[in-house]
Amino acid sequence: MGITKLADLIRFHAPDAISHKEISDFTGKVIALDTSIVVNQFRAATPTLSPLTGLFFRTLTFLEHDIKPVFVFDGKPPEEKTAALEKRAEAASWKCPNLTGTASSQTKDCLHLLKLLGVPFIQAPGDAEALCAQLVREGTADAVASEDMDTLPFGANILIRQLNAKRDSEVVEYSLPKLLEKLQISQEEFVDLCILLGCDYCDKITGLGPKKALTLIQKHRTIENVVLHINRQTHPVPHFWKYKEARKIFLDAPQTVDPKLIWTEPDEEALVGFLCHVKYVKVERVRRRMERFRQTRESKREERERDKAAGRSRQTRMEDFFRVTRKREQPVEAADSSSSNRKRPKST
DNA sequence: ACTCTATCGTGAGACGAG
DNA sequence: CCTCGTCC
DNA sequence: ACCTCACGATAGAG
Repeated sequence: MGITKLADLIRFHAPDAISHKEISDFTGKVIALDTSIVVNQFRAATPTLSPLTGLFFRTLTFLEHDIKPVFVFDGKPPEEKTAALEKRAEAASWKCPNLTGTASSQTKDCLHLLKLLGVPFIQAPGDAEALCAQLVREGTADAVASEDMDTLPFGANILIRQLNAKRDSEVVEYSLPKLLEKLQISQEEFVDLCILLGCDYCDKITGLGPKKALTLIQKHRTIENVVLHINRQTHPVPHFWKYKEARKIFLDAPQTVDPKLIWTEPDEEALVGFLCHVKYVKVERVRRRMERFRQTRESKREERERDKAAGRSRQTRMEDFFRVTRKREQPVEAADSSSSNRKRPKST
């Protein structure tokens, strides 16, 4: 389940590593997405709607913004993660978790849909989050879009959350370099911090939460040294603690197979055939959405040509202008404890 | 009395009509 | 703009 | 036929 309380820690101790943007700020960017998280969120949020439809709509919205998505699929989870998965399965009163990494029919449907949308996808050898981060590290992708914080200890410089198709939705960007700078720790020390906070790959020391863990890492730099300086009575170290294995998982990046990422035009007829005839989505919905997609694309293309003709320097100013006018008032509530005034921004 | 942590329950999307 | 019903 | 995650409230430990 990601890194426990890492989002809170950043918000409190390194707010400058967080910036608030909107979806159009990512025009032209290559963004890696953890597909299983996207799909599962759709499934959880809309039991009545197939995740395929959600994936269809959201992906088209990305493409309309000239965002280049690349979807990453989970492979076989690492050995260390099985404990966490089994625990989760038991909580859900459900028999045997999928530890094999074999693609479910759900996954195959997603692969097929993405192919028809002309969007590239990659099968990760292990955790999708790890490969997403690696794509950013090697420059193949500009950022990872995910809801959980795992990609930061995996080394992705930029993590984007709340990237969805909602109008006016606020996108939250986390900068790993800014975070490390502010906390005054290295990537290796940050990984140790995340292990202390609690990750999927090993146990944690009960009684150490975000405040204490951060202080201890800043003072002693490594888990080994931290262990030497805590009270063993009140904070017992887990038996057979696999923290070294967890550390290795975060720091040893999976090697990618130099993926040649190619985006092509969506195949509308094939999409109708698949979504409507195989999956029983209403033809009207698919057609209407594709119509809108084509129109949005066309107007964007015209806009770009106009910009080219008028010179480039003006274009950024125009975008800035629209951004300012369109942007809702977003008072940077850094140290505001009386945050009960939600819809009442005080007149400056 | 205070600060920090652990645990449990809960809610989460995107569209178009009006 | 907004609210609300529907999507499968 | 399954695979989530973060937030808020609350209770308990130090």
